[in-house]
Amino acid sequence: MENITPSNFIEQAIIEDIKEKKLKKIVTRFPPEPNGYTHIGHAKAICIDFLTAEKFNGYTNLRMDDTNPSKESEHYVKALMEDIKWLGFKWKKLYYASDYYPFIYDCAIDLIKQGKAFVCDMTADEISANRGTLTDPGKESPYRNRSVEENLKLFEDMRAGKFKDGEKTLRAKIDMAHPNINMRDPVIYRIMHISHFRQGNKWCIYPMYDFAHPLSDAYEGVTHSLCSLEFEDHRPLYNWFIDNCTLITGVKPRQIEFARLNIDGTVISKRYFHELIEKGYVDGWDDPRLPTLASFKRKGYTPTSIREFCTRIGVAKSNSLVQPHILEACIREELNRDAMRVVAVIDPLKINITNYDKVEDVMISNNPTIENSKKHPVKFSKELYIEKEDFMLEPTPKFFRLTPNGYVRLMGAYVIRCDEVVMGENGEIDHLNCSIIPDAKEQGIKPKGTIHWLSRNHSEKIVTRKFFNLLKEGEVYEKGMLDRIVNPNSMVEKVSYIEPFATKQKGNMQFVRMGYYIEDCKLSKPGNRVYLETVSLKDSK
RNA sequence: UGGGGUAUCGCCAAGCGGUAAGGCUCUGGUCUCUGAAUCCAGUAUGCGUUGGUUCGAAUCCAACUACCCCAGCCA
Repeated sequence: MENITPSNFIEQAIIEDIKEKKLKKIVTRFPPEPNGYTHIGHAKAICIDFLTAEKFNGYTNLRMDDTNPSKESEHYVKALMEDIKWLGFKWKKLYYASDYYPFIYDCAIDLIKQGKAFVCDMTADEISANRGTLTDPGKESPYRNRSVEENLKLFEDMRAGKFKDGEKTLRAKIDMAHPNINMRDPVIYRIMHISHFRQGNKWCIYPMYDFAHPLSDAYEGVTHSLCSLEFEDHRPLYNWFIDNCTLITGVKPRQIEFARLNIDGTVISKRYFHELIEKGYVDGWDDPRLPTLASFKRKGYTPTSIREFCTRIGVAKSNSLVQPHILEACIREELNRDAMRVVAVIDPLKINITNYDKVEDVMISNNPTIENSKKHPVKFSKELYIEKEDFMLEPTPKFFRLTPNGYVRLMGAYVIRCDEVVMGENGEIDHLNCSIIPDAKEQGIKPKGTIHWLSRNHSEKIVTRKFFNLLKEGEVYEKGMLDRIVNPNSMVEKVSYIEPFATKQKGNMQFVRMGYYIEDCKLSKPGNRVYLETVSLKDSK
């Protein structure tokens, strides 16, 4: 274990611990509160927790941090577990912080007996008013010097339900003048007459995070408690409990913090997600505009791509804003390598070939990246769809695709020429009449562009939706995605077509490039995935 | 104004006193049945600023500066 090369500061610290404390086993934990779905920020934490333990041949527990019954439910527990499994991680043991309530309660008693905790009668407002400010020290509670016996009795009464919510709290007796506000006699138990989703009405007092977390870590034998940077200020408190609770035996856990994930253009916050969902701005936790794992799953991201992303962004302590194209690069790279190919026309324009009246198979490479990759037959006929954006009535100078009287190569098939643009009644282009140039080579016609196409009578309809990139150029938003989400009309529905050969594969149709996904596809079968390559790579130009 | 952190290419990020890894993006070139992908090449004389120590500093010291977090009976 000593020969492991660290790849980040956490691993470095662990290696030092192994030497100093002579640790035999590394244990980490992933401790979500079951009050929402897993998001990409969790994914980063999950990867750090599991991968770090794995690297040292240790293991990771999953612990539901269910110390606040007012927000939590079994539903989220299930969702969380599913997402972790989906990412491909296996926890050693499943714990609920609420399972430790008796232990945590005993630790509180222990603290009281040592004279290091007291029952306080102040209201939340009073406590807040006496906490002091960032620069000024706080004032000690008038109840701070109650006798051990009185505290014991009062705390017992708290547990017995003799007081109303908020009437009393148990506080750690530390230092009201401490420069770190977390150390100014923090509340460690509060009264809540709320049923807990697992414990029912067994308890009416609940421990605070700051108290429950270090004790849970110690109880489980966690050696390294990895969390995000905003808990740095809590570490002295964490250590205070670890050092002062005499019921703790064995290795003392160490908290190490890392920077949480920020992605440019999106907001990663369960609180916001709840708000957006409640107000109906998004459809639900798997709304494609949300950075939740459920959403990424729906869009066709693979667990490996999410993991790869987490590896690529690294682990450090500096506040960073990761560009979403790193994530996109991960999924694109993977799909480009592994996925089945499909030809799709997302925004169709009809073209008729006037000098052709057959139906024939044209072979299209399954994966052009791989040499000798399988080729699939695609039906070619005189009635085709091409992508609307592959034709320009009045071409710009660098437009290489189809134009009036211009030439273009149809992927895998012929060179054609656009002879006539037929306008519809609404003033828009209805269709194009084109002709095949059978001897293009001989004539020295070398079109600069190649475009994809589908036979109208041999393709099937699918429904796609466009999302993201909905801002008009020049529009500036401070909150990025949050503001984009707020406009429910930003979804644009499109009818598109897909070639059925692809559907002969066991296919769970997924179009993965950020920007499109196939919402509904009657052709889909569970199991595989299909990458609609031809469209995905267009819209960046 | 108190405490805790962070500052290395457009964006992440290695580096731990010996003369700036890598990835994403970008730019050339290559190739091609899409301008994609592939493959090849290129991109910080510089590591927040200013001083100091040293033969030698992104790395050590000092003083500044900027940004982030903290005053829930949330986690």
